[in-house]
Amino acid sequence: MNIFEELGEKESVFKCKKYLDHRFLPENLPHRDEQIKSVAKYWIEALSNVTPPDVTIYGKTGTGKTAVAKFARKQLEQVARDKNVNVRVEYIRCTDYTTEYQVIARLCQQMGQDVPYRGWTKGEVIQAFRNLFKKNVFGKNLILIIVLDEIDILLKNDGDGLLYTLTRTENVSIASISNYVEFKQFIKPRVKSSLRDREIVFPPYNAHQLVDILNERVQMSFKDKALQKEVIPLCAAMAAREEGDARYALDLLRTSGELANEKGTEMVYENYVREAKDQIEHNKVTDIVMTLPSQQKKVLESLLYLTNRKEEITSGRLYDIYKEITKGDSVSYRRIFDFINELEMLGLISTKTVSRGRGKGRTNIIDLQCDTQLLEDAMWQ
DNA sequence: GCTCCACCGGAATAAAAGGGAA
DNA sequence: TTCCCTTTTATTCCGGTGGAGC
Repeated sequence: MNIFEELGEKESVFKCKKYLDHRFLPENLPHRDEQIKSVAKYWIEALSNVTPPDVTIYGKTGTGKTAVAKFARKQLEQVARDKNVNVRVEYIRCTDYTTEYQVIARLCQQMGQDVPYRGWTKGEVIQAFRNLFKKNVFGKNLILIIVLDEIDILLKNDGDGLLYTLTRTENVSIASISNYVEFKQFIKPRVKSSLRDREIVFPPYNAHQLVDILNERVQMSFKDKALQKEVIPLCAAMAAREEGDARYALDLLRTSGELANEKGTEMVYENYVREAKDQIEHNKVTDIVMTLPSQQKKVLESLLYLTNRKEEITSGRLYDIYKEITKGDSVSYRRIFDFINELEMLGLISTKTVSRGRGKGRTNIIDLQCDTQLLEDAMWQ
């Protein structure tokens, strides 16, 4: 028998798993009416052929920022079509396109203008982008709203050149989405002043709200009576502790369901959720470690060595160990400084700079933020 | 040969708080 | 006790190099 058919015949608690994917955009977004209205309030101007103000959306991961932006986009495009108004909303995730050049090139591509990844100067690409408005390719008076998701990544990596360019392009409105409120520190005053900026803050979901969200998804994705009644509240409570992260709540639910399938039970039990939590954590660490460049792995290895010896980890000591481990094939402290920052961004470590006064200077105290056993497993896999 | 850009490191500057002079 | 100095390292600034796409 065909292996796929065989597996396909296995009993499943799921009706359709795709609704548990955080990228799935549902018909309505519970507890985000206010935020949707806020976005719509600004974007509605596009329907009268006025460039809407720029919008900045803040909020922690899993608070529905991307979903709301996409939702508003869908609705706006619908109305624009009906009213025959020339509005386009383009979505760019800045983790995929990390420089000004790449974003603008991508925008051109999404709008049907072919642009090479390299070879052209930045100026040429920007010109090509601006020409899209002139050449009447999209008819007259095109209003373009550009959603820049996770813009903090791009700003940190490439500076504010992109915003400078876009704010100086007519008929373009920017909607930036950021996890961090402080991301504006990367924007220079001359650019800040031309951002006609409106801010919308997304609060974390509380446990009750998460229950509502999960309930809605469960109806679509799980078979009837496939969940023990404690499962949803537990997922919600656990995710609420993780700063109200709806994405995490959905992950917990899906992974719990998968565990039920693996074990061949017809129902998802409460303790599967706890098991799912461990598995998610495990996968996260493994994924991160596997994709880490080799030099960064060496840093992590040094970190692990020092943690196991229960030594206090200062940046200087870490660099010493790192040099020992790499035996000559090492990079400068300057680089390690960047690596430490990146590992912190990934949530694997935490740092705290302390000053020890005269004659002892400053240092960074570094702490491993994940289970050492878990990390070791991931490292030697 | 041109451009972008990831990776790299040297040099300048900033920061914190204990030491010590007043 | 107050306040400035000193020390050491964190952090920033900036420019160089080489691979890759065109």
